[in-house]
Amino acid sequence: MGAKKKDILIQFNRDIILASARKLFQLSGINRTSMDEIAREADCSKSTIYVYFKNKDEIINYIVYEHMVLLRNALQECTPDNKDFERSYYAICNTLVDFQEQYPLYFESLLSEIDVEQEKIQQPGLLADIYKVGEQINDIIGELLKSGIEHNCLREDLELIPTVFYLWSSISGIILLANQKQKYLKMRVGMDKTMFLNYSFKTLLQSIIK
Amino acid sequence: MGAKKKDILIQFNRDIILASARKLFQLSGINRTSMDEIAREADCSKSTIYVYFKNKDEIINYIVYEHMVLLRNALQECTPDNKDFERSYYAICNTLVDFQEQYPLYFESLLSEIDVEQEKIQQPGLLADIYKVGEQINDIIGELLKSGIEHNCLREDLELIPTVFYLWSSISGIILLANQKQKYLKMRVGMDKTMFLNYSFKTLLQSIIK
Amino acid sequence: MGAKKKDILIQFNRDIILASARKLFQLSGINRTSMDEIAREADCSKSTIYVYFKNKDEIINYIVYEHMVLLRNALQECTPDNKDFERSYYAICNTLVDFQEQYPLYFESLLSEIDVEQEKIQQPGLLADIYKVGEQINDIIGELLKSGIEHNCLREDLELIPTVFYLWSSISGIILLANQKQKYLKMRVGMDKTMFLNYSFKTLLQSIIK
Amino acid sequence: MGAKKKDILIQFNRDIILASARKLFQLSGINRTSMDEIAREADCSKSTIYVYFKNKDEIINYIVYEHMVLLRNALQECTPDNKDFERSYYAICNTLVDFQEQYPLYFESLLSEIDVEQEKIQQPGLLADIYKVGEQINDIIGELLKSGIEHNCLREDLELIPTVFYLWSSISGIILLANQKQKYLKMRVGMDKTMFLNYSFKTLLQSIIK
DNA sequence: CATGAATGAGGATTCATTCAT
DNA sequence: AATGAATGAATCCTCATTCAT
Repeated sequence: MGAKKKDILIQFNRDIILASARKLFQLSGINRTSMDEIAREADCSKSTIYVYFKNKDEIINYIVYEHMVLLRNALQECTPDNKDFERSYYAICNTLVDFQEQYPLYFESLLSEIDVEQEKIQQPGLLADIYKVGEQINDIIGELLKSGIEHNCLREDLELIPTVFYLWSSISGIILLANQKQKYLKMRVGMDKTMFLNYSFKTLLQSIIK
Repeated sequence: MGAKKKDILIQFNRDIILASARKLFQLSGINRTSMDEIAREADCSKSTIYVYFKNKDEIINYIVYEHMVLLRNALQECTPDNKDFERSYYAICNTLVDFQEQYPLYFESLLSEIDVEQEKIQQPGLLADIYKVGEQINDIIGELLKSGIEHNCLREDLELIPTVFYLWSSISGIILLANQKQKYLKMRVGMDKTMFLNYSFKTLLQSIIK
Repeated sequence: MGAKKKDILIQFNRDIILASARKLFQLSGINRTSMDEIAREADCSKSTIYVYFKNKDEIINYIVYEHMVLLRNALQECTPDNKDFERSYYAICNTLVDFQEQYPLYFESLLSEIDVEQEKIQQPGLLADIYKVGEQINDIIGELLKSGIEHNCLREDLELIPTVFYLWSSISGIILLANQKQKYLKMRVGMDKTMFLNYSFKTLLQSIIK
Repeated sequence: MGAKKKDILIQFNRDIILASARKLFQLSGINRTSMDEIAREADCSKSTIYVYFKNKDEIINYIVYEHMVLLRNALQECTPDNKDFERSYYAICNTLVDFQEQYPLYFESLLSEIDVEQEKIQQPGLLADIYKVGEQINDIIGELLKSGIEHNCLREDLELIPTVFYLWSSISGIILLANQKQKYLKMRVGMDKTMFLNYSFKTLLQSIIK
């Protein structure tokens, strides 16, 4: 392994480290993953990590960034032409559900993505990039809504940006809970996760369409 | 009699420790509060804490429980007779907003309250108690919906329990985001937190009323 | 050792830790002594040290304090009655020489004792104590000079406090160099350390006496 | 010719590295300057530094050497003809004061310049060079004293070399303390640094002149 | 000559928990 | 019941130095 790595992957070490971190974060959570563990998994010395990354935060931010890009790309494909509003709406919902299932960790980080200080966002860097992708995600939903309004399928008293956040927060909340109460729902009303999600997304849709 | 006195004393000490923990958790967060600090604040030895509580988790759970009771009681007062559906709905929303503002820590714990394993819930204990209060909170919303249906002000295709969770998760998601994006919303659309919340709660309501 | 320690010395652990630190500091210098080494020497866990001391600085400060007290006490005995100025002067010089030989580390710390921030000095604590002992040492020399002036053996244009610092700094400088250039002096002018010191102290005295 | 060109290039690179180290040492202290930082500042790889210097110590020694040369040159100008003893004495004092203010780092290294082992001094190398410059500095003071004796302005019982060290150590001690106790002196006796220095140098002079 | 890559050996501090008394 | 004492296991991070190419 060590030899193989040296010969073939010399320049991909950054990727190896990232892959290790990604794997361990997914496995045991970000905080419970130590730099020692990442080093062990990446089959390199702890100090080597510090050659490639300034500190743990840089690794975390990078991986968060990656996942946001993933999500953004997936969301972009949901609204190919913004023609069929409902179809696009459900596509977005399902994309978020899939994302939550694949990357529960980063789904949560999406929700707790706190209001970063302006200064940090304005300096170029990972944080600024993360912020930008966040904006792009908002824009995707915003564009969809705009076209929905133009096509006259949405209630007329809607305000664009607030509605973006309204939808985003409701959908996220619904997905989060669907996951947590999975067993409970099954037991109590014989509904599986997907059924609950569909029911909720449909109901939520009622609040904005004519 | 001697025994009774003893029990009172025990409860007294427990309360002091809990009060200390509560105060410090609120002040600096649960993780950043050490057992040392709790002991210092409670003016007792660290080991004494372990006489009254099995470990830190038990303290945390207890305080989470307390806050859930607080929230349940506040929610109970929102639906005195379940007559005016809308009034009760907004009362519940505002109660949750207030709760989030007063106890942001426990509001989040409400959301991340994971699907505890069945076994733990069924054995009597803190976890079972927490679960029960959770149920009671669900019931409050459930009762409100039920009466809303009876009074014929809700859409007829609604299913009771899924709707409880649908509302709960959407409202929570909205409150969470309102808090995080406060500055952003102000900057971008000149909307303050309260305005956004009102807008969202009103929109959400549209999804269930006739 | 472990058993013996537990049985007999339970409450003297602080002292054991201090003794270990003292020994290692003397041996390899303060910075080059790690908490690990102190723990090993004290035959206790590293964490145990943190039970008794807030951090490494507290240990350092404490030991510095101890040595300053030692020096102050030794200096106090140099000027029993302040009657014989010259005798007292030489006694002080020699005391400093002895101190430097016994505790070279703390002799240097005496010289580099930087202008601590006022705030830290005014709050009670180790730093304030260290400062106070420093003042007492100054006072000892000050009293000696005052009596020297009263007994009319000193030049009349001397100013008290500046002269205290003038003497202190010159004597310290002389002792420091005497130590460093020991071999050189011997080789170059066949003078041993003591001879050089006596010569210098005598010469220095000429600058203040009539 | 090719060789000569090579030599020039080598020296050029050395100089760049030294300049970077010099700058950073001055800025943040020797210990707090890492090889990484020097490399970054010199715009070369860390390993390149090791091509030109054996290790960090060699860089440090070289820069110390440079500063000693600087000081030696400055001191040489203080005693152009050794005619006016007092004028030269004060010039030397002031040069040292200036040096301390400009290069506090190397002023301290002057004082702690420990008795290097004979062996190291005798092998040609940086350490030997440093030693030699130290000698030259001594000689400057020595020459001044010699001429002072010849001009009959110094006490007759003075011994040359011991007096060189006596003066050097006293003056250094005075400057060091003047710097550390600056605030204290101002507060306690309303004396600023310069006043204290002048007072002390004047007093010290009394110990050697007739 | 120049360097990219890698690292071993620290280093200070934190904290929940145990246990004998 | 109460506690003083002790600690093991982490945790993030630093840095001078080596070596194959």
